[in-house]
Amino acid sequence: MNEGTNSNLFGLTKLYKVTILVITVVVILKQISTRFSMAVHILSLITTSTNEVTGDFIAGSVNTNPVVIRRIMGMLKKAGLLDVRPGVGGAFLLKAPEDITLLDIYHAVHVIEGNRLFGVHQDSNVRCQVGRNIESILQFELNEAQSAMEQRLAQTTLSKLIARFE
Amino acid sequence: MNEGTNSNLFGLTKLYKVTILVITVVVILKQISTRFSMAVHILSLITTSTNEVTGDFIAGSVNTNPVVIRRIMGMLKKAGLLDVRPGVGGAFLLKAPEDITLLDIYHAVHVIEGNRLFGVHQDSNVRCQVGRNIESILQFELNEAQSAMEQRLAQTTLSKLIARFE
DNA sequence: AACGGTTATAACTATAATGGTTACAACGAA
DNA sequence: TTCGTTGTAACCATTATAGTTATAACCGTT
Repeated sequence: MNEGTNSNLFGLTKLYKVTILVITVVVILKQISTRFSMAVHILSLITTSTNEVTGDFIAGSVNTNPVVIRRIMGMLKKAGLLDVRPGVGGAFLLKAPEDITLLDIYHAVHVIEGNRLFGVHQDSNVRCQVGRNIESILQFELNEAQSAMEQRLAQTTLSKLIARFE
Repeated sequence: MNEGTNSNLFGLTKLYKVTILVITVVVILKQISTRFSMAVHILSLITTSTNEVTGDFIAGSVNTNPVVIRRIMGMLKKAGLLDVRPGVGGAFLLKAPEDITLLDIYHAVHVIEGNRLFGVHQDSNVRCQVGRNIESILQFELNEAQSAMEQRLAQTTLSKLIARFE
C-alpha cells in the first residue's frame, strides 16, 4: 500500500483519527455443486438462442470462465444431452427440451458420488446389535428420501422451466 | 495491530466509521457427511442400551475415534436431543425416541448449512434472458425437491428405525 | 496452405470440509 | 487424590470445487 499518498484515499484527509470497523461474516454453504445449476443454464441457453452458442458466449451469460463451461459441456456430451461442432463451434441438443428433465441434468454432471446423496459410515462393530443393523436399515430410509427428491426433479423438464422465463 | 500509529491507517479518520462486510460463500459437497449417519447410530445406541453409554463405548460400536463421537454428541446436545453427564459420563435422550425424526437429527448435525441443499451459481448476466431468469426459477424447483426429501426424512422416527433391528 | 475462431484437455492454484488423531484441562464419584 | 470421562484445541492427510493459464487439435474461410 503506497504510504505517503494515502491522504486522499477515498477522498478523505488525515486530519482525523482512524476508526475502521471491519466485520467479516463468513458463510459456509455445504451444498450440491453449482455445476448442476450451471448445466441447467447452459442447456437453457442452447434451447432458447437462435444464434450459434459457443462456450465463450455461454460463459458471458453465466459470468464465469469459458473452461468451466466447456468442462460441464463435456459432461453433458457424455450423457448424450448435447453435441458440439468441433473447430467451427456451436452446441445443439440431442434430445427435445420436452424430454430432458432436471434429473437427467443432475445425473449428467455427477454432482454426487455413486448415486448416493447420503454418505453412510462403514465398518460398524458387528458384535453390537446397533452396529449390525444400522447401515442397511438406515440406508434404506436414506434411499427413500433421496428418491423423493429425485422424483421431484424428474417432474420438471427443460421446456417447462424455460416456459416460465419472462 | 500497531497502536499509536493508527492515525494514518489507510489515511482514514475517526470521523468516518467504515464497515466492510465480507461474505465468503464456499460450495462443497460430494455426499452428505457421514456425521449424519453416525449421529443416528449414536442416538440408536443410547436408546437401546441398558448400560451407561460413554463416548468410548459408542466409538467402539461405530468403529471410529472417540473424539469424532464427542464432536457429534456436542452437536446433538446443542440441538437439545441429548445430554451428557460430565465427569462421570454417560448420555441420555432429552426427547422420547418416538418424537425424534431423522430430519431432526439431520438438522442437528448441520450437514447442510443455510438450509439449502442445492448450490445455485450467482451473478448471471442480467442482459441475457436466461441469465435474468435462471436463478430464481431454478431455485424454486430445487427447493421443491429438497422439501420432498426432508418430508421423507421427517416420516421416520428413531423408535421406528430401532423397531426394525434384528 | 495459412489464418482465425473454436473446442478439448492438462496442469496448476487457493480454499475449505471431512474424518481421524494427539494432547490436555476440567469434571465428579469412589 | 485418583481414575475414568467429557470437552476442546490443534494438527494432519485427503479430497472436491471453481477458476486460471497454456497448448494442441479441429475446421471453414481466405
